[in-house]
Amino acid sequence: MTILEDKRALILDKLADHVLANGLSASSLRPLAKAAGTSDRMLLYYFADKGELVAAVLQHIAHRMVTLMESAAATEPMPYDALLMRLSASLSDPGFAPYMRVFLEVASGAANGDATLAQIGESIGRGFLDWGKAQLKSDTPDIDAARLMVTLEGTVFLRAIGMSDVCRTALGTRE
Amino acid sequence: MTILEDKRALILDKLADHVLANGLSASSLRPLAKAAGTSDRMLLYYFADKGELVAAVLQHIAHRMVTLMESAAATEPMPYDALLMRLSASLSDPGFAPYMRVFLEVASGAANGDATLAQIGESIGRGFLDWGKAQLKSDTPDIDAARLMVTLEGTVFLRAIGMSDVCRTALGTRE
DNA sequence: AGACGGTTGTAGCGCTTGCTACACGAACCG
DNA sequence: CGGTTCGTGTAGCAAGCGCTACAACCGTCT
Repeated sequence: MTILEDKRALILDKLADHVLANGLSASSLRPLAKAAGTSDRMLLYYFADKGELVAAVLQHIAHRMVTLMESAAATEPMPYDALLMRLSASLSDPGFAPYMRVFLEVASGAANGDATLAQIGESIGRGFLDWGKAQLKSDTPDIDAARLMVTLEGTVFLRAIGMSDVCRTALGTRE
Repeated sequence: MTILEDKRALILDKLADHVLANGLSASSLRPLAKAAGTSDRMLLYYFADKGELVAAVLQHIAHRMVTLMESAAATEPMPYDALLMRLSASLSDPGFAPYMRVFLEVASGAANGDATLAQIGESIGRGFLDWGKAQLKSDTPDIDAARLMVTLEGTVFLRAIGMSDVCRTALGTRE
């Protein structure tokens, strides 16, 4: 059984690459299998069904994102405005953008009633929020972290539909 | 030709209902046809192909949303904070929420490279932005409208993944 | 009455989807 | 050495996808 888990972990990395590069909607079993250098038959040998596979891949992606964020953490907390600017720039970084694309897709799926995606999306979101709070130097860290999160996800949304200019206008000032 | 366009307009309403209720991903030709009381064959008689159909339905939905927003417009402009509260409440209104769900799905599709969705998403977004600007009483309407939009879309995103509490914290809403 | 063009149903194409039945070599255990 | 289980390839299933060929209907015009 543990051997099976090892094999899973091995291919999860390649699966995650494929999902990050091509999105969740382009991730049916056969393309995924190809990307992992195996067959759809084997994918369903490692994982009970597609749902479990997708959940595992997203969890893996979330874990990777946390690692990425930790390596991008500032050495010490900074005030809201500075952190907002810093993160807003990071989110459009080519290394980070794929995660936001998938995150957006997860949110969309969750909004359409997929309970698994909703749960995974929330756990990713909470992680993000906590991480932001730890980066913040503030008298009201909870409020500021929440604001940070709302603003950042808003820019992810708007950038997706080609309204980056609006994001720039919005971030130029702060209430 | 015009007769054909009339028929299109007639079924577009039912198609829009279906998309708003079930999402874009659950809108393949046969379910759509059923919802419109016709056949997939006929759908492709009215529209050149599925892309054109989807574009038409989304445009129709956008138009409906504009109407809805206009009927929800305040009698006179109000300051940023008041408008933000008002709109934030509207967006989770059951009459309005489906539009946001579809909007989120459009953004996700756009982020994954669908040019048609990107274009439609942007036109909806710009309409929304302009509408917000007209509702605002502000010395810097462009900036405030942009901030309003970023914040509101951020809450749409977060609410989709079950983080409404964070939205509330960010907006300073009680209860 | 007959021809005709716009409209519609039937049936099916080729493809992708998630998933599975079956067979066969390898490896391990008695 | 024989039997059993594990791992994997081949092949295929039923359902769904967008889309289309074909034939039949219908009202209109001559």
